[in-house]
Amino acid sequence: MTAEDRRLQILRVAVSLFSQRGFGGTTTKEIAQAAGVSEAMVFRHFATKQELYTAILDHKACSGDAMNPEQMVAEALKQKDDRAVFEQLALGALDHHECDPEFQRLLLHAALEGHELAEMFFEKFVRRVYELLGGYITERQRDGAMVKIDPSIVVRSFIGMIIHHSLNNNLWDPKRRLLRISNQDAAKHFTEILLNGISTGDEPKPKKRIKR
Amino acid sequence: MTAEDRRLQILRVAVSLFSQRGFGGTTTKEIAQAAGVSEAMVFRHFATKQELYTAILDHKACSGDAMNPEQMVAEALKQKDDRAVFEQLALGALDHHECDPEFQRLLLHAALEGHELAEMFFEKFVRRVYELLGGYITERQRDGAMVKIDPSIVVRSFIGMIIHHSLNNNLWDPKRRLLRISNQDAAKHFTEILLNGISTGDEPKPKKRIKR
DNA sequence: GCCGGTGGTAAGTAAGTACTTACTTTGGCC
DNA sequence: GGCCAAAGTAAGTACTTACTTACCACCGGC
Repeated sequence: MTAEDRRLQILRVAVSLFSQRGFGGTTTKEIAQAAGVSEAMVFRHFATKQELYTAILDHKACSGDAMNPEQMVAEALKQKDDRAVFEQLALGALDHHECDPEFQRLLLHAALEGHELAEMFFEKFVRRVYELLGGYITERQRDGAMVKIDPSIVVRSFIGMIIHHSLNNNLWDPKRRLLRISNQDAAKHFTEILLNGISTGDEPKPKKRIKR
Repeated sequence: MTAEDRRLQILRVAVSLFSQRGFGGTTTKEIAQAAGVSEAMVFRHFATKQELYTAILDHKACSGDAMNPEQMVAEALKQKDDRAVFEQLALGALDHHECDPEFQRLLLHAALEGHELAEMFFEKFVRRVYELLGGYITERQRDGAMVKIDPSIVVRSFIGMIIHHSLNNNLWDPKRRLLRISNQDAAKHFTEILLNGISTGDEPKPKKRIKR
């Protein structure tokens, strides 16, 4: 097996263990065993445990499969299709969290442990979403389509619904005892509640009945 | 110093350390040092580290200072004052999380580590809130005051706004770079957005302008 | 005055921990 | 085949971990 392959394999195995048990809760021996190699191999590819952890976090945070909110809603933004803007963003996030639940756990562990990369993720990604959505809301307020309220509060509300729903699905209630709903429906309902909640009612909007 | 005092003191110190570093990340030696006693004292009062951890979690989860949602909104429920029901609940939760940020961290650590008490908390507390609020929403839907939508989705949206806001304040953005707002205002705005979002518009409501 | 029990500790132990060293296998190339 | 670097390992090292043991100091009651 080539060095690069092994490196990636160790990394993948470690992602899974760190996301389950956190940094302090995972031993280098466990990682080695799970990868089917000796502990020395882990240290050949990553000089320290910390370096392995950091490599994982920035592999996860910066790799190509990370979400790109701007391009995801570019079209809808141009057309000022409020519903599409919010719904696509919500659905994108929910699907992403569903496909890669490890990522959310890893990020939480990192944040709780005070790892700098949690802050980096927040700064680089979360802030961008606030700016993107906040800017759009400000624009729609000027159009008279949304009530005058601090856009950051609206963004926080919406992101809150989404992240908290994912967190429920991945962490608190994976069996979906409290709420079982498809990502599509969740995105639709969150969007519906939010947009009704901040619309002025001045613009015509399809007053579609929410199905129970 | 009496045994009970010492026990409580160790417990308090340990709460702080566990909430900062989690179970695996905190050593019994650190706890002893922080409490100013020898490690042996920790083990006189708590047979194992696990027992200390469990004692902390159920002290936190079951002690008197835990939130009691039912009594908090009993009056508002009776009067069918939607605004008061949601706003008081939100404010109660936000204040609680602000006064005791350790609790949220502890709970997150417990959930990530798969500790049974995280599930217990969820089962005993979160479910109760869903039943309380969900029941109320169902009632108001029958009154024709709220649109027909699965109440669980509404509850999830609202709890999402609140918990995620607290999590931002306590974990992701303690410096409040993205949003600095009082708990009162946050509770008010979250409630406003949610209630507008699900109201039928059939009942007269004070159409107070949200201040920016 | 000395006794027992309570509150406390110093100095362990055995099992891990992250990390290293000295060594063996493997596979491609002449 | 023979050579050599890269891939891999077994068996460490030095230190930390959760947990124990054996022992001390105080203090109210007789």
